[in-house]
Amino acid sequence: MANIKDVAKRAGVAISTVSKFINGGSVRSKNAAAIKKAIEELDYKVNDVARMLKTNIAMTVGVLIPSLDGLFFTTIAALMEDEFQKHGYSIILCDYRNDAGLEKEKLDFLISKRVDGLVIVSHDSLQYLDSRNRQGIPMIAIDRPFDGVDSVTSDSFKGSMEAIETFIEMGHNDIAIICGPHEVYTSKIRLNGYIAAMKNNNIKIVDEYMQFEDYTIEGGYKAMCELLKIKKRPTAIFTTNYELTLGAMMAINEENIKVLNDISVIDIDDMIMMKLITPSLSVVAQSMDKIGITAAKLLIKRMSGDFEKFPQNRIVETSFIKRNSIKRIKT
Amino acid sequence: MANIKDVAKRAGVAISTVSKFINGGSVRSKNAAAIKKAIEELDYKVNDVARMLKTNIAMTVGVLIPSLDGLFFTTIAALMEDEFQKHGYSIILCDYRNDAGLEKEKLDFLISKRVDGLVIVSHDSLQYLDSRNRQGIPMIAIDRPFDGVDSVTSDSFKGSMEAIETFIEMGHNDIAIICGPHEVYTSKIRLNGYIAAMKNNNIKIVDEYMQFEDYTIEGGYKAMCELLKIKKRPTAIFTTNYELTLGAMMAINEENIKVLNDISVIDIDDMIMMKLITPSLSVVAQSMDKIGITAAKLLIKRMSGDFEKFPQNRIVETSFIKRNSIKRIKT
DNA sequence: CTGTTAGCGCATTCAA
DNA sequence: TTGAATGCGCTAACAG
Repeated sequence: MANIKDVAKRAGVAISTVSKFINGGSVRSKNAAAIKKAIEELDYKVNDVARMLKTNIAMTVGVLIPSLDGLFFTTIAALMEDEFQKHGYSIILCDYRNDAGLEKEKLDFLISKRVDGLVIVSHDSLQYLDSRNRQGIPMIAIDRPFDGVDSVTSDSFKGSMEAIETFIEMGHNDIAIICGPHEVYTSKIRLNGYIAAMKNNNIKIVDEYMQFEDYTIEGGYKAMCELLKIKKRPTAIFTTNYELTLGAMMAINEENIKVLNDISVIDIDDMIMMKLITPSLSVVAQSMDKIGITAAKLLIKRMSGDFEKFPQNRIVETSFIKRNSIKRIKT
Repeated sequence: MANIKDVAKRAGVAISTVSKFINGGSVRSKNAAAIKKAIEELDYKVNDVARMLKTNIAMTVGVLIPSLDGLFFTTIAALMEDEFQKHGYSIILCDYRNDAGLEKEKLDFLISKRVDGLVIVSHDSLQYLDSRNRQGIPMIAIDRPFDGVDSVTSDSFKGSMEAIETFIEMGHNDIAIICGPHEVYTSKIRLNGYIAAMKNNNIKIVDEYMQFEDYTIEGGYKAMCELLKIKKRPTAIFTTNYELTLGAMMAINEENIKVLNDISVIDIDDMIMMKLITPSLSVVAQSMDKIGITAAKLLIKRMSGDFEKFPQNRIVETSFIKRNSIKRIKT
């Protein structure tokens, strides 16, 4: 492959002139034309590796998410990528398959690639990074806040309360929740929202009504199967993630029961399917756009050296969207 | 951050000795100990960028898939990653959101990262790469074969035929197929398998029984809704991808009809959900392991300079797994 | 086995 | 504005 030297020779100028041309400096128009021509003829591409070695800037950010199975994170990753791209940054996307060991490995991989910034949805790698003195790489936590690190999270505690209170207003008392794994932050906070709303309304909390599964379709299916086995079936279900909801819907539909008529449902995360199915699902919508773009912008700021008000913990409001999956019942 | 020079100084040896030590050369044990100590004390990490500039080897392969939404490809990507890792390679995963323009961009990004090899699930970037003279980067096509490029694909033509013939043996004549987009290779080939089986058995092919949608949950849902509207409803459905199947199941379940009793179903791709739901689904299983590992191994071979029998087009057999979603009907 | 040295391709000083 | 020269951190001769 042609290098800058070849271009310089062909254009009859010095290497430094070509370099300046490439990087937008001012060059005599005659030289500019010659360089442009040479670049085209040689199909010259800047060698980013060499440039990176020299400048120590990769124009790349690493994005680390728990798993590629979760639509919420992959969607946010895609949104962030758009935003980064506008500012000239590319992203390297990694997942760690919900495995803490792998998480650290991937983090080291990203660091070894000398990324300029890091976006992380972490179980515990933030502490790991911290212990490694954070390598001076700006980073931002998504979905789960951490001490001493910029973060962008949803107010899903409030969102969950809102969902449960909607059920209660509609006359429901037997309200179940399908949560993610016990140890995950969002799982805990959503459960807390549920508990708070129940307590505020003096409704007894039933252990069997709280199910914990992985944030997967299978998890939602299993959890709902459990709930349907209970003698006193819940009349309302709060499913706290897209995949859990899909699985739960499949389990419901297999029984001779119907959403709305027999059971009311509210889901967290407003994906296309939620509007498409019958009845359309009421949701606590997390603003994936806002989360992604807020995080990207803040990280870009940090990467440019601006550490004003560090660390920031941005909280994005959720919004309740009422559709056709909640039935008023008699009390 | 410390560099190799710092380590050499601290260990009291030459840079080249440190380099040799790092790269597994033989070094006087006393020096080895000193170097090791210095590396630890300085928390020295090799600068991969510099190494890459020098050696022109990134020990990284780029993996480009259509979308992060598709479980089939993300699963294969994960499997390949395991295999690559065993050989010291890391992967950079990119998706192009089913957008041809983005596909080329991402490809250029991967190339600009100077990856050593490329795994591609492509609409048309292979031609693009070809037109750019393939930059000399070894690459392998997954899922969709291409001229002049190594590839690993499933024999889903045969798999589809097998599925349809199973339906026919069970007495079905009104068999529908839910395909992916018209232009996608796998979509075409699976449709061809369907058509071949129908023709072989002298069954008339009904246009309305062939639905084409994106390979998404929404697509499957829509397609199935269409099929259920037909006056003469099909008695059997062949859904040709995991997401299409999920969406179709949701649509079925919303109606007052039941898989097995009212409608028989066979799906392509054997994911966990297929066994979990009731009734469990019969599937044409693509061996994701075999595809991923075969592709990874072949690419590793190419990256090591071995171009024996180039190009190879490996075809992986599918296997039919009969479960409880097919009912024998009277003819 | 060890040390000296020359680049890998580029950006950037500093003179001109 | 331009060009010659330096060095980013590392590997790989080569000579000792």
